[in-house]
Amino acid sequence: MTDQPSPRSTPQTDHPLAIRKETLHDQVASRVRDLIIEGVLEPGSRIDETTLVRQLGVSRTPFRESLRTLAAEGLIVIRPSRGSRVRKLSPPEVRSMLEVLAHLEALVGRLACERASDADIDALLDLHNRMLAHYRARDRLPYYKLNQEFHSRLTALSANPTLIEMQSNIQARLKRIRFIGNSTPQHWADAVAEHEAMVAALKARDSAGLAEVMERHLANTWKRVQNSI
Amino acid sequence: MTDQPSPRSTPQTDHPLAIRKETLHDQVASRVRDLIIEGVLEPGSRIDETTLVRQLGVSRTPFRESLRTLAAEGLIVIRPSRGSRVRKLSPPEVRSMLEVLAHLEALVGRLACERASDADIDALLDLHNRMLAHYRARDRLPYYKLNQEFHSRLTALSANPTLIEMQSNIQARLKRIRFIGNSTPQHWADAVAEHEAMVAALKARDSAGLAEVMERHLANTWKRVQNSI
DNA sequence: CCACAGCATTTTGTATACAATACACAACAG
DNA sequence: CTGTTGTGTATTGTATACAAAATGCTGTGG
Repeated sequence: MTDQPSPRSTPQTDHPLAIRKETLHDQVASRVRDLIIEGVLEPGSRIDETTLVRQLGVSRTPFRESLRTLAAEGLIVIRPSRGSRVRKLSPPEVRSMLEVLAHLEALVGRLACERASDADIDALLDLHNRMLAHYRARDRLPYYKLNQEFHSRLTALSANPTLIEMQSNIQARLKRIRFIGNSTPQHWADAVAEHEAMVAALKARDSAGLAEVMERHLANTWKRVQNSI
Repeated sequence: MTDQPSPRSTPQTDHPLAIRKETLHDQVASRVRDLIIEGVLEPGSRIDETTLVRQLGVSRTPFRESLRTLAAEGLIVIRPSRGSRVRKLSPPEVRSMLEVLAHLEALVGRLACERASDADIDALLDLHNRMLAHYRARDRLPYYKLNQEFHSRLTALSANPTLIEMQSNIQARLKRIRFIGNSTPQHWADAVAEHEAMVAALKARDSAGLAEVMERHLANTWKRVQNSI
């Protein structure tokens, strides 16, 4: 749950078998990002440079650079000379994000139908079946992990890098909230049923249908989460 | 043309009448952003820290911080230990951005119809009429400036901060390209006609219609620009 | 008891110094 | 003559030192 496909500033390399070098900056950014998502750093709380820097064992320079990155990603807010805070989302802000996200998901659905290969679809179907197995066994964590993958794979099928980037940016901002929800048995069942409809629409290349289901799926996720902000 | 509503990392203040303090970092980020948009720093060209830092008269620390911001915004690319370059967009990338942008504009259209007040609409109508005057007089530059404002005001009517942010982010990335296009008399006439249709749809609160027109307007902009990448 | 001014302390912003890495060119071997 | 390795130089990455600002506290006056 720690590592996720967040937007990185440095694409690093094109060649597949090159050793991956990461600057301290990037490592720190990833680390702090995770701390925010996991809730170790709570929304609205101050980010104390001195202590965080000591805990991470780096100097202030790369740390502060990483703060600028996170600020541009919308995860923290920097007020000049007055420190940084973990961004706290107001209900209207969350609503606005979900509104956009739902709309983007609809586009994902449409494009995926148009562009995915049959092999892609079969692979996703396979993944869905594995999720079903976990659902029947009520294995929450493995289901959750596959769920992440399911959505990121589906998004990838849109074959639109900008769409993927925007989508994952919003996801990252919402991730901490989303993590809370999806709790009751009924909600879980609903989510599974929606996934079912999604793969069916994809299989049938029903682009309008898939777009509609995906938008609805997200809207429902919102409802499931709403009370727990 | 230099100052535009780009995504800023630091909202600075909430209180309306507080003196606006900007850190060196933010100033540098804005400045470099403009240099990129204006084309002084060409796509693909290396960003030489030493000379740029000297020209701007700041030290490397705030300068490098600003680079991380611009990287997160997608305007430059940083390869560890190998310097930064102005991001060069490939035609497929531009295409992917416009695909997303068109879809977002459709959402803008729908939400604007639902949420704009009558006064908002009248104000936009007024703006449109002023644009028409400039068009008839063939005053290119004033038209261009009002055009910017027209679109940003229309976007604002969606009353969705996330949507506004995402939209302006993509706009910023494309701005340099867009600046080139919109050249021939025929194209200009088409654009004006599309604006005409937009205000009409808005006035009639025809949300589906406005969404459709806005999507088409952007698609046409793409066509106008296409040959000049 | 409250309000405010002035100082001390903490925290943030910027500059600079040092270290590590990549790059370019030259010398050498095949 | 070509390819490779080594070395010097330029450039980037990180740490630290210093400056500027904000915050909190204490004491004094109302």
